[in-house]
Amino acid sequence: MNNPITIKILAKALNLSPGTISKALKDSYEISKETKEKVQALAKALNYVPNPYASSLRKKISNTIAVVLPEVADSFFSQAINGIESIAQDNGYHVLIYLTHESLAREETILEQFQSGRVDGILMSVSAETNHSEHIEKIIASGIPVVFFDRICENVETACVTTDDLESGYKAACHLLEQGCKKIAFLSISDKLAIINMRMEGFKKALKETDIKTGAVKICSNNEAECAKTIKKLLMSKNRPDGIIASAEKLAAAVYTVSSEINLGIPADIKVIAFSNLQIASLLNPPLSTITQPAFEIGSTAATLLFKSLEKSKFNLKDQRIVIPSLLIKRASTVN
Amino acid sequence: MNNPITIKILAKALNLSPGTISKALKDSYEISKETKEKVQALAKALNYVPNPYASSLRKKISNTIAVVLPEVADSFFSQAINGIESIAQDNGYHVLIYLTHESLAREETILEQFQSGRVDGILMSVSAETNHSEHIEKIIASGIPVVFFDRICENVETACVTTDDLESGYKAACHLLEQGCKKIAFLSISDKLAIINMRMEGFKKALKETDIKTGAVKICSNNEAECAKTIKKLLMSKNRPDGIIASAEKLAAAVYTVSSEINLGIPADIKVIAFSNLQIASLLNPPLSTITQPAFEIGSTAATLLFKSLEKSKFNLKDQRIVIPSLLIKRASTVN
DNA sequence: CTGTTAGCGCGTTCAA
DNA sequence: TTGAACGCGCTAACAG
Repeated sequence: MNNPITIKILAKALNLSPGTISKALKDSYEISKETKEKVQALAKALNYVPNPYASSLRKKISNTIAVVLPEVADSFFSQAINGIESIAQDNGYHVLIYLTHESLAREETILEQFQSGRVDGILMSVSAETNHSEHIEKIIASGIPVVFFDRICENVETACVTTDDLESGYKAACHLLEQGCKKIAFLSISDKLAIINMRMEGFKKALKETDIKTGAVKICSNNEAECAKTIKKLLMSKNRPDGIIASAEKLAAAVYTVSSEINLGIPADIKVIAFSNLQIASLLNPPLSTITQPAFEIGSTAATLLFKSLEKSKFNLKDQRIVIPSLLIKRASTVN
Repeated sequence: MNNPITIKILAKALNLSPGTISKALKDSYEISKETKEKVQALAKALNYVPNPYASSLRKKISNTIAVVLPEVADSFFSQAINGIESIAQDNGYHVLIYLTHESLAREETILEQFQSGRVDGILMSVSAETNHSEHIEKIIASGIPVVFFDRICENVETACVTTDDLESGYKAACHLLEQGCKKIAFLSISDKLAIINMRMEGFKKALKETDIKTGAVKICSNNEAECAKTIKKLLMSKNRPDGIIASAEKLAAAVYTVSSEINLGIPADIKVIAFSNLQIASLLNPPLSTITQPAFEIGSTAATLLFKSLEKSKFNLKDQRIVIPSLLIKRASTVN
């Protein structure tokens, strides 16, 4: 509403040309120390802030990145955003956030917009529905770098920052086997997400290494009600498992909730381990062992990669596949 | 990198002038139906996306809002972001996110940047350090509307969306009093945050209405270690309370953690209630009663207000003080 | 060292 | 109904 200060105004005030002002503000070598100081002093006094969009238009650089993810109602993504935003602020970049709500259609619509040069780069975690990658490849082809974090899209050749999902699935299963579990159920929110499938592979691998062949994979939908239904059926079946791997945070909560609905808590003879960043997992009853991802680090690492490729065009994202190990945190009932 | 499609390119391809293309794309009445269709068809075919920055520069409107908040590592803010982003996407706006990490200095730096027209409006929740409001008033004076949500700044005259904090502090205290508590401690993360102080007022009010005069306010810092120390001292004192109100989610977690460190859990004779949106509070041991804020609704309501003021300049934000009631969720030990 | 000029892509005049 | 021209604010190339 109020007209902001522009270079032109500064120029008129100092009897200089706009070009000179622009250079002076950028500390260009071709401007005398005197004028530089004069200009910078006035700019500061008048609280001059350059119009970012004018400069973007001219330089074809926006100093802005997009973060595209399913939802933030999850402690993993919350922490990841913290990491991303920190690095972005350090590098002078701005962060646009877009949520797909696990919808492929939204994801496509959002990416299409980026054809216009709104952002210089994209950090993304794909939706559970994402089963093809044309939209992603298209945006990369148009020259905008993409770095995946956590939920990657396997058939796209670009940088990824993940945890060792196969390995952690394996570790989770071993943890239960060590506790004497004979029938382990692996709960999944989607059979399309690479990250979940890797965890499942690890789980299967662990089973294969023992004589125990009674592992089962249960696909719960992403819908809360259906999810509860599947879990309920599982817990109430005669052949119920004695070990459960919840491959996502939501599922862990669901297991606890359903259990307390049907029998006032998780039966002592069922061990549960979850892929979760819940910091209060140790306070649950019984305490929940978790495979925890260093979310902040994943976010900041992904952002760092992206900025490297933005600074140096020779930096090749295709070669980057960073795996950050997840943590197995064993928590056992102290009472029991 | 690849040159994107521009109006000029479309113009050349169709033997029309850029001006005509621009109008045709906007469905202007002064363009014939025929050309409009031709233009729009080609635009779609070539996947034309207008350059947002050029249009911003010209129209002095960015279709972008900023969300400024302390951190997202908290379920309240996570859910609030979901609400904000939903409404923004519906209205065709983009969302920039900035974290202050509870630092006033960062908050000021961030707001200063907005002088430039980067955003059309701001949604914010102030940092715990924020004890003056010049930076906020300045940005409002420059014509950029601000809507506070959750953590407001009292002495700034603009729209606020909050929960009924005084009332909920009162409710929380009553809940404990009903359970027979005689000595209630109110834990606070800051004595500067209006929202926390309101909750405290409610707490004091409830105490005044009874004969019980043994309420105490403990200021924990925002630092995790110090916080734990204060709580530990509190729990181990001879005169320890029999009721605790945790005025923020972090504090609730801290109480549980500290308790389990010093005596394997919260003593049965201490009742705890927390201001928290933790969805797994019911799974804690003992279950945690909570005052829960409808975070998604708060976020979406704040965003809606902001967009209203952006669409209609006559809409006056100053008159808007929306209070969305929080929910007291009583959770009692079923076993005990 | 400083000024001039041109143009980034778009939208809005005003003419034709 | 269409086209030509200007300018949003900034930067870069080139002159002076």
